[in-house]
Amino acid sequence: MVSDKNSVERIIKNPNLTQRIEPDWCDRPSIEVAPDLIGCTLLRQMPDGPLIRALIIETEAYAPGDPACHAYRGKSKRNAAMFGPPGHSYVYLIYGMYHCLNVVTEAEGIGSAVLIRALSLDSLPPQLTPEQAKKPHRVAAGPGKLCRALEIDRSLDGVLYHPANGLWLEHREHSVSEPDLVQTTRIGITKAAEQPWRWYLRDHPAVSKK
DNA sequence: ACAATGATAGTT
DNA sequence: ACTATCATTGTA
Repeated sequence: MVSDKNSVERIIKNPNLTQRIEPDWCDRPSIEVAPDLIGCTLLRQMPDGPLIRALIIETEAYAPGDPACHAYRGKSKRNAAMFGPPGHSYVYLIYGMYHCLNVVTEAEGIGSAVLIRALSLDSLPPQLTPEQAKKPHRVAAGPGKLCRALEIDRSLDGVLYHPANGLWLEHREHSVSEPDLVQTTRIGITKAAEQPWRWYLRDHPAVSKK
C-alpha cells in the first residue's frame, strides 16, 4: 500500500527502479491523468543542491469546457502553458503570495491540466521555519505550501518535466489499491464545484483537507 | 471570520 | 483607470 510508511522507505531506497513519465503519457484527458498521478513521484532538484523525492498524494483535474479551469476563457499570458504540449508544467501565482503547480494534459492547443495539491516528501528542504519543522508531514500539504517547499515559482512555468529542468515525474512503483483512492469534489472553487475531479490517498497525513 | 498580497479579467 | 476576483494559507 502506497500510504504505508514502509512502502515509502522502500521507494526511497530503490531509486533505480523508477521510470520517468514522458509527454505521451499526459496526452489524454486531465480527468484520467489526475487519478493516475496519485502514487507517482515528483522529483525536484533544488537550486541550492539537494534532490527531493515526493510522492503525489492529492490532485485535481481541470478540463476544457470546465468553468473552473483557467483555460476556460481562452489563452492568455498567464495560462499559455496550459495550451502548450502535454508533459509540461503550468505554474501560476494565486492570492498574490502562493504559487500552484500543474501537469499539462492533452495535445497542444487544448487547455487542460492537473493541479498537484499535496506531496509526501522523502526529505525536508533546508531552511525550514520553526512552524514547518514542527509538523514535517504537513510541509507540502496544500498546493501553495508544496511550491514554497520545493522553491517552485513562475520561472518554472511551461517547462518540460525533465531532469534537465530540475523538475520531473516518475511512474508508480506500487499500485494504488482502489479503496485507497478517494474521488471527491475540488477545493476553493465556486464554478463547477459539484464536479468530482479531486483525488487523494485515503487517510494520508499530507492530504490538504478532508 | 478575515487579512495578507499581486496579477488578472471584466467593466467604466 | 477602477474594481472584483482569485485552483491559498495562517491566525483569531
